[in-house]
Amino acid sequence: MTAAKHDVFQAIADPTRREVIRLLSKKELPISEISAHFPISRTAVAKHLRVLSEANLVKGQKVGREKIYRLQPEPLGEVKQWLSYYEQFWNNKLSILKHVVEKEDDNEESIKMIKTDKQ
Amino acid sequence: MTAAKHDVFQAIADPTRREVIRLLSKKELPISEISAHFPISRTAVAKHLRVLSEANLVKGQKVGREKIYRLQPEPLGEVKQWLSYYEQFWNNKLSILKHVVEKEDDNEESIKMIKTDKQ
DNA sequence: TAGACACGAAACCAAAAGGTGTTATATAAT
DNA sequence: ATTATATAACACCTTTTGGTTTCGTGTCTA
Repeated sequence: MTAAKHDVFQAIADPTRREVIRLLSKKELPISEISAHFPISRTAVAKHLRVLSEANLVKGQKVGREKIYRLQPEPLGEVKQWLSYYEQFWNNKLSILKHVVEKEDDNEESIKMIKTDKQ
Repeated sequence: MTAAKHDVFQAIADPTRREVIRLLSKKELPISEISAHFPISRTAVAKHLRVLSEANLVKGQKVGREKIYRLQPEPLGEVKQWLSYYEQFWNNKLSILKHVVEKEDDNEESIKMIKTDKQ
C-alpha cells in the first residue's frame, strides 16, 4: 500500500516539505501545529503531508481527534545511495568526515571503532 | 547568469534528469547523443538540460555546431549536506564513515589530517 | 447536549512542468 | 553555392502542483 505515486526525490524537492521534515525531526506533531509554522493553509500542509506519506518519509497516526505525524527517515537512504555514486566526481569526502567529526563529542571513539572493525 | 530559478533538489527530482546526470557522469555529450538515450524528443531533453544548467549541475559549451554538456557535480554537495543532518535519525553515522573509509586507500591519512587539524 | 476543534474530502484555480511540432540560424560537408 | 546537421527559439497543449474555500464528520470539553 502506501502508494508509490511519489518517490523520495520528488518529496524532498519542495522547500515547504523539507521544512516539514525538519520540524518533524525535532518531534512528532499534529497537522495543525505543523501548519502553524507556515503562511499557507492547513489543507495545503495536509497535502504536503500526503506526498511525504506516499514517499514513506512520514507516518501519521490518529490519536483522538488529532493526527500525529512523525518522521520516517529511512527512505532518505535511497537518496544517499544515489548520491554516493557521484561522490567520486567531486571528491570532498574530507568535508564529510569533517562535518561529522566536528559535530560529535564521541568522534574519536567512533573512528577507533571502525578502524578496529577493519582488522 | 545561470539563473536561480531551479535548485538542485528540484533538478534531481525528475527521473529523466537523473538519467541524464548518469550519462554525463560517464562522459560529456552533445544534446543529440543524450536524447538518443530517451524515448522523448530532443527538444524535451534540451529543456531538461536547461533545468540542470540552472541548477549548475551541468554546463554546456558550444563546439562548432554542437553543444557539449558536461557534468558539474558540485551542487550535489548541497544535497549531501542536507542529508547529513538526517543521518543521525536512521543509519547511525558509522555507516557514513564506514563507506568513506572502506573506499579509500589513504583513509588513515585523511583521518589523521582531520584529527590533527582539530588540535 | 452544545459548541469548539481537528481533520478529510471535494471543487476549483493559476501557474509550472513536461511534452509536442515548427521554424530559424549557424556550421560543416559536398 | 547548396545541402545537411545541430541546436535554439517559439508557440502550443495537457497534466501536475501548490494553493485556495467550503462543507461534512468525528471528537473533545464546558
